[in-house]
Amino acid sequence: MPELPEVETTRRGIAPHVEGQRIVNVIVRDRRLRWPITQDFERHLSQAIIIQTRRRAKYLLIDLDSGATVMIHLGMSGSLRMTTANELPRKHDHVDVVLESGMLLRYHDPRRFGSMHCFVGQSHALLEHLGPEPLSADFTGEYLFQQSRKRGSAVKLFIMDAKIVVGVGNIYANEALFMAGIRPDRPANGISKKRYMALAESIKAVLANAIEVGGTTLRDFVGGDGKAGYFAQSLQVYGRGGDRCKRCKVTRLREIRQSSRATVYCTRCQR
DNA sequence: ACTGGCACCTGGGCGC
DNA sequence: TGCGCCCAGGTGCCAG
Repeated sequence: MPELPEVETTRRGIAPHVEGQRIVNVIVRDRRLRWPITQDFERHLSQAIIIQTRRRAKYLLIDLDSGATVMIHLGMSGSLRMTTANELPRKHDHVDVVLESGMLLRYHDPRRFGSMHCFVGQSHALLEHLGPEPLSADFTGEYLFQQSRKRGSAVKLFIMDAKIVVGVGNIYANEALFMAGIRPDRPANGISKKRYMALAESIKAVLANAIEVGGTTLRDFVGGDGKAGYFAQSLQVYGRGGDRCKRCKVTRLREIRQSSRATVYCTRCQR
């Protein structure tokens, strides 16, 4: 389940291998991603030179010298890694982007919730109306507080709303709320500015830490399995329902469901 | 404008 | 051992 840190780690992993490279071939084995890969995808990529990689929310963006941009989402189960044609494609290896160096970027996605697009120009409809990047200076407790005033929904759902802030998935939403000591089911508009300041800082800290950890555990994108690295990170609450809280060491973590997603929190430490 | 709920998909874990 | 059920979850989209 790639969250923002995994996408950023992936970007950093592939960047040195793809930037400056010419794309000499594109092999699409299965077009049935979340949105079918269109025929112009190969046409746009072929023979173009990769200028740079970027990330917006959980979208990985690859700018080409032709003015086009490749947009990749890893969905729930997607991964990207560098390899060579010597390694035969395995099940669910849907796309190869072959580079002049002989290396290739291989897209793997069993559930096919991910997507690959190519657009020409500045932006794409899917990138519009997105909230600020959580690690940017635009994202502050003040901002969260202002946005929350008319929101009666639970604070966890509020921070997972991409129109409010991008890149906060279920795992890190749970972790950030624990770190900030806020109950996930509290209405967003009933939380003070002071506590939103703590929450914004927690979101930044949790994501930044995961990127750092990912950077150390996922250094090898060549020949590695390309798997996400948050398992290496010690999660405080996610996946620990029924276990004792690591902070108070007394209360057993409570697990509930919010919009059919698992929410785990400590009834003593989170209010 | 805001909210809740659904669909998409496969692998893995579980109970029987 | 094997079968079948259920679940995980990002996010675009729809209905209320």
